[in-house]
Amino acid sequence: MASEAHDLTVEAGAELELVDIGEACRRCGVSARTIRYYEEVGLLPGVRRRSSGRRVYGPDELERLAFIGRLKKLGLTLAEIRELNAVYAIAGSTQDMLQMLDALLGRHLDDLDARIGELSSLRDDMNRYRERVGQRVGQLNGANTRALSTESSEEDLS
Amino acid sequence: MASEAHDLTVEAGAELELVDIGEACRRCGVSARTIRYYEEVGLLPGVRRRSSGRRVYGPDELERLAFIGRLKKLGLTLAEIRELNAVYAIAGSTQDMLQMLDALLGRHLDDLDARIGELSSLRDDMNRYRERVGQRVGQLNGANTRALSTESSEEDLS
DNA sequence: GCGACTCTCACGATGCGTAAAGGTGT
DNA sequence: CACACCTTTACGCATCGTGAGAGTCG
Repeated sequence: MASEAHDLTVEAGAELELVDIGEACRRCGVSARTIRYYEEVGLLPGVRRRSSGRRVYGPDELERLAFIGRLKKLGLTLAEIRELNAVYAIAGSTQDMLQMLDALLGRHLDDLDARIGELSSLRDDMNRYRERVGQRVGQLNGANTRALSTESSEEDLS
Repeated sequence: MASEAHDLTVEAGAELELVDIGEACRRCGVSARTIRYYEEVGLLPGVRRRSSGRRVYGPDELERLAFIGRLKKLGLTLAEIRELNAVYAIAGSTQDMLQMLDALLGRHLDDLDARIGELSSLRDDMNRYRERVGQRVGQLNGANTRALSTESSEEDLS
């Protein structure tokens, strides 16, 4: 249970913890399909296999998966994460990547602020709209039911 | 320029302003492809045509398009918008429908509150993460390049 | 050899973009 | 006739979900 390294097609030189895709899922909080997808699109390169063809993940891959997963949870697209990986790989310089990550996060913060503001105003709009609807329900008169959509179309809800 | 209603295959009874898909785009801020897509998936039903087959949009459709466009910009999925639209479209019933709309808006208000909360906490996560990144950039030391992903993966940000 | 796990296709959903090839309006 | 605008058809992108059918591990 603690050593499956004996079956490895590619020996890494150090028999550190090696898990299969199922364990990787549980540890990194991403689905197996997602993990395979990340590999497929080049976000998780160099995944080793057992002789049977099954994928094997070591600390490096697990760590990278967790990193990707976190950035994704924070709203970064895979394209952006890929960019970071590229800088990370090419420049080899951590500083460049950190500055890039910093800039990326900054942009996302601005986006979030704007979004929160817009959602709040939408909520206010909805509240006002609902108040009018409530009045209408109170009044109750079958006539001119379309007034709802008509009136809402004026300018108020938008 | 003010009356193209003469060519309408379906006369609505009132020759209100009727525009083609291009004008609809400009007025509602959505692409023609998007407008057709909305019709295709049932978000914008009952679009009339000219004898040539070209789509014609009146005030009602334009209004709905703008409404949909706005909600979409705010991050609502088309499925969510469809829910609202269903009620918005019925507009032929009475008290029941108004109460339904009321309930629907209530649910969406809750959704929005939750969404705002999530976005806010997400922003906080980003801020904290960025602060640590900033410190790292300040320190700067070529050694142990992998420190970023390693350390950040510990437990702190997630 | 049972059951859990994994593999590789491969199609589906979402929300459109973007040509391609051709009719319409003026 | 030109030229902008409209039509349908249909494939492409991102991000996986969800089986199908078959092999593998314990």
